[in-house]
Amino acid sequence: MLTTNEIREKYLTFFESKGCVRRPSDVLVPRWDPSVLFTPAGMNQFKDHFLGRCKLDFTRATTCQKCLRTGDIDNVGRTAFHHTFFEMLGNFSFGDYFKREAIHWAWEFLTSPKWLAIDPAMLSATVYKDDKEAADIWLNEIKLPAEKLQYLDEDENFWPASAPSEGPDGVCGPCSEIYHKTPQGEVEIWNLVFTQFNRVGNPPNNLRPLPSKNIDTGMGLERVTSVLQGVETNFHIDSLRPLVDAAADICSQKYDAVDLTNENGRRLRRISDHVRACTFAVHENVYPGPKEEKYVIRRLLRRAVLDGVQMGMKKPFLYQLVPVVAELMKVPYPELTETVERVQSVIKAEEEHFMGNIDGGLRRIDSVFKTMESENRATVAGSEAFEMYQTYGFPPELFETIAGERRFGFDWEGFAKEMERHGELSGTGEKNLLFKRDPLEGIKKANNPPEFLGYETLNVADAQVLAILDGDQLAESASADPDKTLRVALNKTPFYGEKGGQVGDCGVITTANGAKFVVETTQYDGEFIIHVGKLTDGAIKVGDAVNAQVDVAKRAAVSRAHTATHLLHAALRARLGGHAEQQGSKVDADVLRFDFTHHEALGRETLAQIERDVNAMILEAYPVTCDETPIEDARKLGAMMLFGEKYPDIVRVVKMGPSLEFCGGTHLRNVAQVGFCKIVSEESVSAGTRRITAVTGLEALAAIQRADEIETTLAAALRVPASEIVARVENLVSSTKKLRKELEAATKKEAVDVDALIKSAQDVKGVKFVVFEAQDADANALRDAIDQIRRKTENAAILFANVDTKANKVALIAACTRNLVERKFSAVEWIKAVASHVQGGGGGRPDMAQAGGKNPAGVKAAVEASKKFLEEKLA
RNA sequence: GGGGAGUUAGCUCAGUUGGGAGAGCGCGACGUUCGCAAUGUCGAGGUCGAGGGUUCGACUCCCUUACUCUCCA
Repeated sequence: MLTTNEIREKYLTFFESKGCVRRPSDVLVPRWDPSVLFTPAGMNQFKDHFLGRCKLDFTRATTCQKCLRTGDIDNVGRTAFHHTFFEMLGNFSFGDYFKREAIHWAWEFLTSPKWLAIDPAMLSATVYKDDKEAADIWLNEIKLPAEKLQYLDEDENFWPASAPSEGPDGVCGPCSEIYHKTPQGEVEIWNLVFTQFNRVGNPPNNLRPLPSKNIDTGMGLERVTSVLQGVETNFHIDSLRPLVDAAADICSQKYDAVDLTNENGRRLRRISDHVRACTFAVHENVYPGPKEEKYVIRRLLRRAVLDGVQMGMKKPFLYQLVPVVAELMKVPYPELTETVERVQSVIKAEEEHFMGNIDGGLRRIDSVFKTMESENRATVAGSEAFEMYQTYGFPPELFETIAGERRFGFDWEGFAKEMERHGELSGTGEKNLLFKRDPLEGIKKANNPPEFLGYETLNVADAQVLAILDGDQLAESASADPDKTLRVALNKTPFYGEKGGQVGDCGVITTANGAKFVVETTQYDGEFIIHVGKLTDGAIKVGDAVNAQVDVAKRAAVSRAHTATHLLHAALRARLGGHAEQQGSKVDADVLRFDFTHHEALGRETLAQIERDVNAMILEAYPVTCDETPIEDARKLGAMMLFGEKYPDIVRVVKMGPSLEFCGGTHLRNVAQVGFCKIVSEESVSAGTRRITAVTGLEALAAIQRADEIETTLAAALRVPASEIVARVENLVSSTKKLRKELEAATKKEAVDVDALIKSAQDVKGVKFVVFEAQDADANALRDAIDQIRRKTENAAILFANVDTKANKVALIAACTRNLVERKFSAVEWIKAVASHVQGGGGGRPDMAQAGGKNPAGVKAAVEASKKFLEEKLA
């Protein structure tokens, strides 16, 4: 029996023998490609090859590509062949071999005894109904019996599906699929795509032949393996079954490999799939988070955890499967084993986080059940479940289970409705960015990408204007307008476009006849360098000869920050360990921000140490060298590579002292030119990622001077030498605190003579009426006094008035003893009746109420009115 | 990019037409106990995220903002 590893290797070897270059799998998360979050298919890394957008070093290739797709996520575990994470075998032709070879070779690989040796009787194929060429090859050259060839419509056998009639415009073509017979039915194992057309508009006659035709084929490795190994689902092949069994073991389940509809079996398969996807993603430094690809990983992870929870798991468990994944995948991806520990800790943290959400949700759910009981309702409303889900992330599946335990129903239909509404409400933001037309498309096809000369020089005297963009429109020419932002492309330029975290250059572009374009920043559009800015003088037109001059001072400041970033990176890795890998960075003029992988705060001592390390390296005055090197050599030298970046075959290696990195940025000639590097802050950006902000050059000096200034001012204000500031402040804080307390106690004591007040009480219908008028007293002290009176006497109604002489306001407090409340006397009514005399309103509780007013002169009237109120009310 | 929610004691959280800032755990002291666990009493600890506004009065209502969580793309 062939193993997964053997099949993968055979495939690649076979196509190598056909002249295809074996390329490594691209990363799972291609950060270089903004149009996708994850690599969806083998052809993704060859996009530029297919579109003729890059130089072709080879015209035939073969790969085994790790892929992630979430479109069929609901089917994972339920069906035999669906995955989110899987490997795709592929062979590709860029204007080289076409249909004939593609079909012949596919057939040869499948049926030849030397390769897969599949019995031809087990195979069948499909072609697009109008693809006579492919059908002819199958029938007359391969000699496939006619009854084994099916002709399918464009919705099945065209790529993209239904492209001829529905679009989109662009390259497309028919495809041909190969099926294998299994006990469960025919299974598609290989899809051959023949991209031979360019679609322009709607039918008819909208498919124009491409001058250069391509081949893009894909064969799911897990699927073909399961067919060859004769197992009933992909999850039972040699490279996956041990993972399913390990999952069963950890979840204390017995895996049922026979009944594929068993719910826990489905859960175990789902867990296996998702943990594979998450392991690879986290390995590439994509952590679970709230946005984009990070969110997809979070969802996969939580779904798997939920499956575990529903099988009774109470603690994180998924992370324990990471070593199993690494072990099973170590032949094609040996690098996985190096990061097992980090991947585990990230996954475990997310598991704990999610379990925390569930715990929080369980508490809230109880109140939902209480509401239902009080309303005599037996079904959880869709809106209730949805609220729990979208606000607190509580999974509806779990809600249903718990409701079931209490014999409550669950309204899935209502839930789906709410979900749909939410989707409409929130999904109407910007969309279809991917299909946006590129105004530069024509320019890009007609010209080579601009030459970047900025490493060697900051001035290019003989550049030429390639294109002018006003908004989304191409312009032939432009005249001065200080308010309008234009974008200009040149055939060559010294301007560095924003890339790898480093901000774009500023500067000016001028012409001989006096035009002046002020460049505010520079960006990349594909491989094109775009100067963004404003035309302040004169006019420019396409074709003009121009002089491009970079802002020297800013470039130097940015380079200082960038070189310092490399030193910081090296220092972090030396101090904290190899895991402290760059996650992202921003390099601006003398300011740098560096995000890196680390699980805890750095602490003042460590931070100071790292700061010392960086500056020690600056003092060493290491020269900085930048070399163009073949990527393989660079890797051997141990240069740091970052995930998700697409490195060309020739890379730029920047070396300074102990630091060696791939980097396209601009640097100093010697690290000593950084001058001085000062760390300004250290913080967390998200779980597992820390951010250090630092400044260099004169900015670093300014930071120190600012701190110095504060210290000097402080010392002067406190009248102590700088060295004693801390002790002095601590002393001050504790003594003011003490004084404040003493003062509070003293004012309370003095504010009111409670006993005297009780004695002076008037008698109104048998109730003691206590009145007190105060000035600028503390409200808390007055309330305390009232409490004392109520404790010391019974049958009393109390009214305090407090005049705030500064603000010219009055505060009234009315209170009564409990027996009066029992007699239905209300302090609220009382105070409301009285407050009008001081031009205010009030309220409170029956035994105590407050009111405020703006008229201190009315206090006397208020007191009289309150006595009157008592007389009437107590009558 | 958009929707929902949150931010109150060291931690987990309560706080209902706007009217004296609370509970549990933890912490400290003193008891019961030979000691521990346990338990009792007392106590410390809060700019109620920040900034505006409405009001006599805002943790509570309105606006702005920061951060966190969460869902959808």
